[in-house]
Amino acid sequence: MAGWSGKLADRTPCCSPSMTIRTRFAPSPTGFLHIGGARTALYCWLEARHRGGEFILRIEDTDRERSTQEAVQAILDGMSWLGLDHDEGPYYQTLRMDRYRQVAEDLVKAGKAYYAYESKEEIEAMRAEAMAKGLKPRYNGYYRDRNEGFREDPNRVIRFRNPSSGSVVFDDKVKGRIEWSNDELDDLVLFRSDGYPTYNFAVVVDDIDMRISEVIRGDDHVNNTPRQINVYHALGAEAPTFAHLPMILGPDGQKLSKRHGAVSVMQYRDDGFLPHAVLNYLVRLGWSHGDQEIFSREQMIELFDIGNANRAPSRFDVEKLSWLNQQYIKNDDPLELVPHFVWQLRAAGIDPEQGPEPADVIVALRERAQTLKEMAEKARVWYAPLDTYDETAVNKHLRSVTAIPALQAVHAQLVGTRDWSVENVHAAIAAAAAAINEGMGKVAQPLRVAITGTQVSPSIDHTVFLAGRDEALRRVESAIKLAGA
RNA sequence: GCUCCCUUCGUCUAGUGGUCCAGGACACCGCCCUCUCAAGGCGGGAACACGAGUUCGAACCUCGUAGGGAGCGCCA
Repeated sequence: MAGWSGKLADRTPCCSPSMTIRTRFAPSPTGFLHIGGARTALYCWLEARHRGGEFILRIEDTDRERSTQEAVQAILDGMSWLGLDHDEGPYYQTLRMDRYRQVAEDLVKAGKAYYAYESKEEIEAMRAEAMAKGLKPRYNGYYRDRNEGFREDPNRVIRFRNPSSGSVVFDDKVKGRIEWSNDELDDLVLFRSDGYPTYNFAVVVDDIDMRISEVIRGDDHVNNTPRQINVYHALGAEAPTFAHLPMILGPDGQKLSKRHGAVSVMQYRDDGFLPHAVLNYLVRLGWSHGDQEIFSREQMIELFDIGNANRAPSRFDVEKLSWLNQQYIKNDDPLELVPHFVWQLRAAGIDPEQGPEPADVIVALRERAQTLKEMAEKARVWYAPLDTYDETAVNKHLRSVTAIPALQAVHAQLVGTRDWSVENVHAAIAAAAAAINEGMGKVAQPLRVAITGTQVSPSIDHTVFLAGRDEALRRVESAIKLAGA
């Protein structure tokens, strides 16, 4: 066994089979669901689903200053867009105030916590003094052994009586074994003077009450973990297992922020990304399964193992997300993409009723767009009248000597094409090329300009097909006039 | 200042002492295919932070150094 890392050692099954795995995602509603939070939620969800457990959603809204109802809704929306369904909750901490008070007071009665009466200014002075001496800024324990009992006082808080010796050890599922000496820890406030519990206290009470067996969260919490474990023990509870995920950084290696553009998951929907592409990207950011890049939801659930998660922070790369998104656009059943695509068309101010079947457009464009937003933009040409022509395109392809005969030949063939299908349109164009003794290129480019006004579009048969027979004929006629002008 | 965490191609990562002069993917470059643009195929450049040590042998183990991050709140 010697030489085993903690990371490896804790892969051994720890729990009796009867124990259900319960994970939770516990955001504080101070903003939208961002990319980092979404990955944490995904990993919690995956761990629960993979191990046949339950996934609980809890809203940590004890910060009355910063919590908002809109943020709660934004988080719920983000979760549901990603399809991360929860089995219980959402629970709200603000609805559990009596419970926290009760537990804190019980702790005082049991001698495991105590009342303290320093003002915030005094605490600050204390910290400054310690800093000046080159020590850690911390509470000096003035009331720790004074047994002052309850009294009305605006400064009254309840502090935890942290063990003064020994150390706390835990096997983090991603970081490995972490050991913390108790004398690094001071007596944290459990209950504030304003009657609200502190975060470190509320999480522990909640996680015990909600029977959370596995805490998965950002690694900005590793420092809190030892003191939380002490609170678990004081409460006579066994600590759950912990898994601390490294943060997701911006492309520049800096903390993700508004500066980096899209940080809300809903922004990715607006930008034309598919929820499962985002999920796929996120699951691979900090975790992998050999060389596999594409994971369906089912595969993620089947293969995910929190113990394989990386320890180091990673950077967010839109390029790779875009590539993944296109993989899904390309390979998904077009019919499944239709609702997402139609949503994008409407967002772009395009009426899906005024043009071809969305599924047909998807088939034509799916290899040419990395996002559905891009696809909607490219599709506009079939849903709105053609009124502008790219000048370069006209000069290059409509003013050539073969342009007019080519377009006339195509027109003749198209007139004769009653059964409008991609295949028949293709045959018509090929026949037109043959009729004037030219290659496809000499016909396709002028025709492309005629239909789209530009020199870039999907393959020419799809391009013409999507315009519809009547509109295609009209556009060819206009182009012939334009070419002769 | 103190404590804890982290470090393989530009990026995401594989790698658990020999199978690694380090593999895959994104991005980039080149060629092929071709009605444009894509998509696809083939190929290319590109990394073990540094230094010691352990060992017959180290990307992998140990120790240091450097760099980055987090925390040290009556915020979460």
